Amino acid sequence: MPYDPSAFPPFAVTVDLVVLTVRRHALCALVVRRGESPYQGRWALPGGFVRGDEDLEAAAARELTEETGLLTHTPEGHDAGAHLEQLATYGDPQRDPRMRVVSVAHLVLAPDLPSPTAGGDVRSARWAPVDTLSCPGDGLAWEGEQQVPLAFDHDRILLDGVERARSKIEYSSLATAFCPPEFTVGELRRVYEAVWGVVLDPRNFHRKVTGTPGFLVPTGGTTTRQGGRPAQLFRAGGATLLNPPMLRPEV
Amino acid sequence: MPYDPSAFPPFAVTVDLVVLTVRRHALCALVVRRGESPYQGRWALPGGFVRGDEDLEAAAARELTEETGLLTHTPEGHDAGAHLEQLATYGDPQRDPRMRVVSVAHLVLAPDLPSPTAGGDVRSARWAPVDTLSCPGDGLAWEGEQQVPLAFDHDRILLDGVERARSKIEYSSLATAFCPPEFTVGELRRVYEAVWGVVLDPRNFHRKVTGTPGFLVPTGGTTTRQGGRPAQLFRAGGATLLNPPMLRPEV
DNA sequence: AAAATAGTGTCTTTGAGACAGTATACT
DNA sequence: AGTATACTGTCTCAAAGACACTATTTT
Repeated sequence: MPYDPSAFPPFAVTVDLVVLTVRRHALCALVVRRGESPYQGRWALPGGFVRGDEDLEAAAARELTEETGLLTHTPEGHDAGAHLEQLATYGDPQRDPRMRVVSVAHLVLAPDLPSPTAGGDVRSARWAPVDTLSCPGDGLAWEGEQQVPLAFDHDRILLDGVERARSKIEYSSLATAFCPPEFTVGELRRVYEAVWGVVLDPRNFHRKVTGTPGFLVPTGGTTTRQGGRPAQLFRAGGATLLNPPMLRPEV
Repeated sequence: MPYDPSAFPPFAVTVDLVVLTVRRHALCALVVRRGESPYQGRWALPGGFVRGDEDLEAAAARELTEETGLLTHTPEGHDAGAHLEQLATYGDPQRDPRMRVVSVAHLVLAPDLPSPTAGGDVRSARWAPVDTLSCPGDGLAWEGEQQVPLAFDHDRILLDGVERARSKIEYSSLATAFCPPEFTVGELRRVYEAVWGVVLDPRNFHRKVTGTPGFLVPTGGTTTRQGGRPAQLFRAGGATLLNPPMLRPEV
């Protein structure tokens, strides 16, 4: 039972971020171009080392702000900002050729922002539709006309993050994290359609989502930014768990 | 952007295990008594350091075998053995007073075994009903007549593991991981009742569970080990995701 | 007027939950 | 016989999905 704190192997601990948003009816992830070896010039998930006195979630929030300018709200805080939660930890001994690196991946859900990569170089960071970044199973990313895999094991991390987001909007109100503070039922429906890659019946969706207690709170305002008849504006209600859940259509 | 692998703070990486089983109609967790400082003499979750060339899941499986003699099957392997999956990672800078330790917690679901702590000292490892280990919120464990908290942040990890198990048996066939290779519908129902802490209608449960495609496969045999009319024996079917899910009764 | 989006109502089917009743063992 | 467990059937209610219809805007 070698629980001796002075005789431990040397590890580096990083955080990697799966930052998702919905742009032009497509689920997109933030990727940055690597400037250094290994995987120089390849696209990768944003991330970096955890500092010696820093909590894991704080490190993730710091990296997010550094790379996107986005602020986060923890599960309790209800300020404007992105949703941040821990995703999973990846620690294959060979995942970084330089040394043993354990990466604690985090998932960020953000609304579509005017300046998505504020503070960053346009050519070194971009939103990429997730279905162009990885075809399930082969882990390749489109680069011009040819597919290049993401750096490290980031294709796997991205896939896990996307699947987490897809399943979590079923039974939680997290889909509102993809929306601006005030949004319409139609905008929320387009979030579900983009994340799940399906088409939903607008009428049943409307009835379902407005009938789920605590999900949506009307603000009183209306908007015609989508064209057509003016739509009522809502903001996210207090409920975090949806009961009954939104059901993802089969097959 | 200090992504310099030679200038990283020193971390130790451990795995901690939330090992759950159902014994005498109660959900129980494996706890071991600490022999060393800090928290000497207190109950803690089993775990240990990840080796320099070892994958996280391999480290968790190794610790499990060392402390319980249990073998695991990964999601793919269908051998007899316990279910193992990653739970979450805990990295508060103050969680271990000796040094910076990041712990990757894993969840293990095991059937009730004849020798639950084989290979270990009886006084240094035991199955404890989870509701005696922690009352939600205060993180205390019963020790004789007084409650003593688990070591480190293990009360939080245990709570997260229990909640994961409770929610996961809703929409997956994972409840069968608590059962022996062949089991009856009644035994499976008692697993749900113990994990959720509720009473389920035996008739509706039977209809539901036998009607869910891929959940249960009849083996042809019967048993009377529960008394009463002989019950048909089943083993776990190929389905991992249940559709429709088992619904946990409200409130 | 035509097209687009928003919102309501109605019907059918599925499934959850309550519960009556039968079957087969052990004591 | 009495009791315990296993299993089947029936009824009711809630909700999902399909879809007809109305409302209010822009072009």
